[in-house]
Amino acid sequence: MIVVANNICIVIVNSDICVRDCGMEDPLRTLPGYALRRASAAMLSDLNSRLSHLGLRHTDVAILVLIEANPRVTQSALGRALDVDRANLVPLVARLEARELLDRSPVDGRSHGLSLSSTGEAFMKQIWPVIKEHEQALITRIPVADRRAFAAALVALW
Amino acid sequence: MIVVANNICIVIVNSDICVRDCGMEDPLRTLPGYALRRASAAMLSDLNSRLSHLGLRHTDVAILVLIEANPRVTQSALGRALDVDRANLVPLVARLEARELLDRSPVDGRSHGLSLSSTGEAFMKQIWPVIKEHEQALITRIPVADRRAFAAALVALW
DNA sequence: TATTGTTATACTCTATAACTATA
DNA sequence: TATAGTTATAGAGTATAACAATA
Repeated sequence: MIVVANNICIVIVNSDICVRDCGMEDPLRTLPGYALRRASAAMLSDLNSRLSHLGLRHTDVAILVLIEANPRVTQSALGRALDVDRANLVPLVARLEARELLDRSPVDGRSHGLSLSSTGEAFMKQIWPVIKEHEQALITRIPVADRRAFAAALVALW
Repeated sequence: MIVVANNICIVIVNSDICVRDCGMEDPLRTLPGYALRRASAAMLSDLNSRLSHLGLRHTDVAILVLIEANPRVTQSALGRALDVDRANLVPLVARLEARELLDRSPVDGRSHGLSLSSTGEAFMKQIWPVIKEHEQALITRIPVADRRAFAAALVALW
């Protein structure tokens, strides 16, 4: 973004360059950290909208994707991969299990391995297209020349 | 990030290239949208840590920065600039006012203009260095060659 | 002793609806 | 009729502490 005058900025929206009046003096627009937050919030909101008709949210999808790729993964391992405390994972997993998308099978005396049920596996066929559409919409907004660097920068921060 | 083998990725951390085992098969690492979320969460957590000794959080700082740049801004205008519903702004502003960082002055019969109190202005001298350190830490993590494109991409998504 | 799953709790943030007063 | 501030509420996400069972 380029700040042209006090309140006027040039922004890129859907590959179009447009001028936007942010309504006030906005020093936050000069801070990459704040831009990161707003970009993330905007994309999260986009993903949640796209998922709403499936009765899911972005957190559910992250869990399901990881379980799909790692059958019989334990809840603790899941939490570590997602950077979600295992205590906070309990209600999320329980809800997916209540919807019969997950199966639990004992790994040892204290852990259960989580896998997709057949319902869950079938459901992933509806979920993946939504994820792909969301990611595609995200990528499409970014100028082609900037995409590689964008991905590299995100990983560096992650 | 480059996925080398099943669980092994090459990541850039503090300008160093290192190999990391993500502990499991992780398709989420191939999704820029998920990387955006994790990068944002990591940076938000960094900023909150840096602010904790001031008894502030990132939301408080965004509000204070905007008010500093726009004395006598109304709460509604603030909400629009921050993309926070004006209803949700009430407790945030009230808390800052209770700490005597803000002054309210009537604009018309229904709106109050928000400004920094003298205490608030003095406090900004402690806050800005923290913001700058956080932003600097963020920028420093990103390879120099990728920084411009990163900023452009964020604005395109915002 | 350390780890897993769990319960409980508290706080932050977001999303809505509705009400009053004012423009 | 639209806007500003407010109240209330519900849900999502995050952060801790603690406990029982198991490794």
